[in-house]
Amino acid sequence: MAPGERLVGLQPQVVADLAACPIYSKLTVGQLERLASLTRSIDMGPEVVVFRQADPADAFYLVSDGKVKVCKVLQGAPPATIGYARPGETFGESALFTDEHLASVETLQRTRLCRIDAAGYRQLMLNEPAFAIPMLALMARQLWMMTARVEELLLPVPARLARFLLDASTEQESADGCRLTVAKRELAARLGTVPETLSRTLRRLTAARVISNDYDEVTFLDRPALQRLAQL
Amino acid sequence: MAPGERLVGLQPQVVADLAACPIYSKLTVGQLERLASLTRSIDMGPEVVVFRQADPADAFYLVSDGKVKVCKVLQGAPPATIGYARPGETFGESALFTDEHLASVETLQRTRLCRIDAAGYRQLMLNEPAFAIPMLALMARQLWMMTARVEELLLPVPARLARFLLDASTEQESADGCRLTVAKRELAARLGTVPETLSRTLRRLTAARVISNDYDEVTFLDRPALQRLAQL
DNA sequence: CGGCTCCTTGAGGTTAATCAATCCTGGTGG
DNA sequence: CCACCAGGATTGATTAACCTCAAGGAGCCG
Repeated sequence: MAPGERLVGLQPQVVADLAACPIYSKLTVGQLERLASLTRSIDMGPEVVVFRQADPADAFYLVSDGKVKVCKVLQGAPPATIGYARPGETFGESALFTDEHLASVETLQRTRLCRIDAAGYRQLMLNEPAFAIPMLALMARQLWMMTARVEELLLPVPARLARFLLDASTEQESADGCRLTVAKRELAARLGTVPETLSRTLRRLTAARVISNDYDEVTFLDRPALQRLAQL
Repeated sequence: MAPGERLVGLQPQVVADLAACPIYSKLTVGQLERLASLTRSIDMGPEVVVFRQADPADAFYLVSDGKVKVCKVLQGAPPATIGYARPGETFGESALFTDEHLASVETLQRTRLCRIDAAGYRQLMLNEPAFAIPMLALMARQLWMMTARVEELLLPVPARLARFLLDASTEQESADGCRLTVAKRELAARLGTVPETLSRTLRRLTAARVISNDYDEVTFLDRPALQRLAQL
């Protein structure tokens, strides 16, 4: 077992975690049990590697609690953060179609995962569309998010930051600000830039009275300006 | 019917097009017929808009022949080319899950498409996994390609160009070069840059004796150098 | 021969990365 | 309680990448 990993429970925890996940909320009890028999619940500490790019892929994962980072390593360059997975989302679905993971994943916090056997899941999908459809919906969503990422990377840094802040405020259900829940270093990577540039950009937005920024607390002083910047 | 569009045939053309598509090659005759009943074959000229971002989405498309470009429009910026779809690939699958298209699509050449009704396809997927699984495989592939795109956009322009050239040569099954099948203007957009920069970059690679470039013909003089540049 | 479009080339400006130094801040031990 | 240290975050100066604008070609019709 990987360092920092701990086996939590058997059926009860697993079934509860799966049932709590929106994409599996419509399964029958029988289906849930069949799925649970392929699943192990795993507890991991922060900054633990779940798997690495090119590792053999025989399972995919569902986040029950916590947050993980998906990134790709290139030679001669810092790892590129591709995305995150939060509770209810999956990662490593490439295991369903290839035998190698295509990216690396590590936890950002203490995280509980469901590890779902890929071969078994393929079998389930063949027999019961109820397993294939939610997967499809999930991948459509991910595809859409990646598309947004591509679009975003063609924009200048201030626009990317503005989009991130607006998204974060929506997600945190706060009308006029947001909290930065990741370290600035992480945020910079997520935005495809470096900490120095992030720092300066925050500073410029503050100087322009578009936001105010106190540690990890960002308040929107001029939301329209922020939206204009985001080119939404 | 949209300008430049022409209804081709009824069942025979449609069935032949669907059967020719790898993802549907394993369907039974009955399944193929059920799918065909949801499908219309459409012939389009070059540079015709198939649909626009935010158009109501009640169908997705499969490319039988030709090539289309998928792009997103942002205000105050040129349209961003997100990707292409070639024969055997689909686009507009977001129609299966949302009621608005999330990007715009236009043809690059004369193109024959299969237009597949989204609501009907959803119904098929619910009853027969044989329709859901190939869709899933296709979306996994697309997701993977988008991930590669994100990674790529974090690299400098020469690396992006090098990757494109190497990919193109693989695709064209040519060992030591490739032909540029799209206008330079299009290629620049696809690489996330402008024609001027593309022109200069090609020139620099030529000066460095890494490639030679005669109109749309590119020959690799130093493939290892190209791969080094691509950071593969 | 215009007129057209696309590509190329040049000059200049802007953006953002890099490098190096400094500043916090939170923890540690005297 | 306070000096000290280690880490990340900030700032400044410099450099490099790339975009923009403007001015030529080169091919391609009429």
